[in-house]
Amino acid sequence: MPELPEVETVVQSIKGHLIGESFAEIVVNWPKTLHNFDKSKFNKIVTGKKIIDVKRRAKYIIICFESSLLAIHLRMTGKLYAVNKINPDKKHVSLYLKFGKKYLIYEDTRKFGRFYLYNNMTHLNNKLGIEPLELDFTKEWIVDNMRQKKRQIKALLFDQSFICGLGNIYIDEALWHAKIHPLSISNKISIKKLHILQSAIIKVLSDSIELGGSTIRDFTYNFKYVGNYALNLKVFGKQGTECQRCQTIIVKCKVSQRGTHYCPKCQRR
DNA sequence: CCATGAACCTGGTCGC
DNA sequence: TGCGACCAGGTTCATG
Repeated sequence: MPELPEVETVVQSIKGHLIGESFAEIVVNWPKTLHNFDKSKFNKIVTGKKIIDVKRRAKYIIICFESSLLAIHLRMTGKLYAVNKINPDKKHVSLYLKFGKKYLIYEDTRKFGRFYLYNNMTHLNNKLGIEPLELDFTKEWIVDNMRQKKRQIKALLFDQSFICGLGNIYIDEALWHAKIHPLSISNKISIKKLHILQSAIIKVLSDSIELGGSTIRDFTYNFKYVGNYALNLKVFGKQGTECQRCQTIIVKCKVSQRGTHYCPKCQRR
C-alpha cells in the first residue's frame, strides 16, 4: 500500500479514531513485526498512555504519546485500519491493538512491515531526507542537491535519505512528466528539466493524496477506501499502450531491480 | 561513493 | 487442473 500519498491517506483515516484514546492491549500474531521492542516493553511504555497526535513522516505512520512514539512502516502489503469488531476470518493479521471499544488492525500479507518504538523523532529524522511536500523542497534545493550526486536518477529518487516518500509508482510518473530517462545521471540533467521534475513530484503526490492514493490490483482499504489516482497514471503499468504526449509505445524495463515504465521517445537518455 | 543481488514473505498470473 | 517461473507499491545488508 505504501508510497507517500497512500500513507498520508491511512494517517487521515485513522487519526480521528485514535486521538485522545489510549491502547489497552496488544495482540501479536507475528512477533517479528515488532522491530525494536516486545509486548512487555510495549505494556510498560505505551499501554494506557494518551495518544496526542497521529501524523506522517516519509512513509512512516507516527502515533505520538507524551514521551514516546510508535512508528509504523507498511512496506509492501501492510494495512492499518480501525474497526469496531474483530473479524476472526481475516488472514494475515500480524497484530492488533485494542483502544476504547475499537481495534486498530495491522494486516500484512507478506509480513515485511514493521513497528518501531522511539522516545522521539530524532532517530527517524537523522536518516530521512527532505519531505517533498514541505516548503523547503524548492527548485534551488533540487538543482543544488542533484548536482552534488552522480547517480542514476531513479535510484536517487528511491533513496529515502535524499527525498523521502517516493516509490516505484510516483518516481516513474514524475520522470515521465519531466521527460527524464530513468537511467539519466543526476548531475547531467538540465536545470530546466530539474525544475519541471520538482513541480512534477509535488503535483503527482498532492493530486494522488486528493484522490485517496493509488489502488493498484486489490489493495482496497477496509472496504471503504479505494484510491482513485490509478486513473491518472501516465506510464506506471502502461507498457504496450501509447504515450499520451507522443503516441509512442510505453516500454517496461528494469532499473534498480524494479519494473520501470517510460516513453522511449519523450524520455531520451 | 555507487551499483547490484540477495534476503525478508505470500499470493496472483502466465505459459506449458 | 497442476506446476514452475516470475512478478509485486519497500528496505536493508553484503559484495565488488
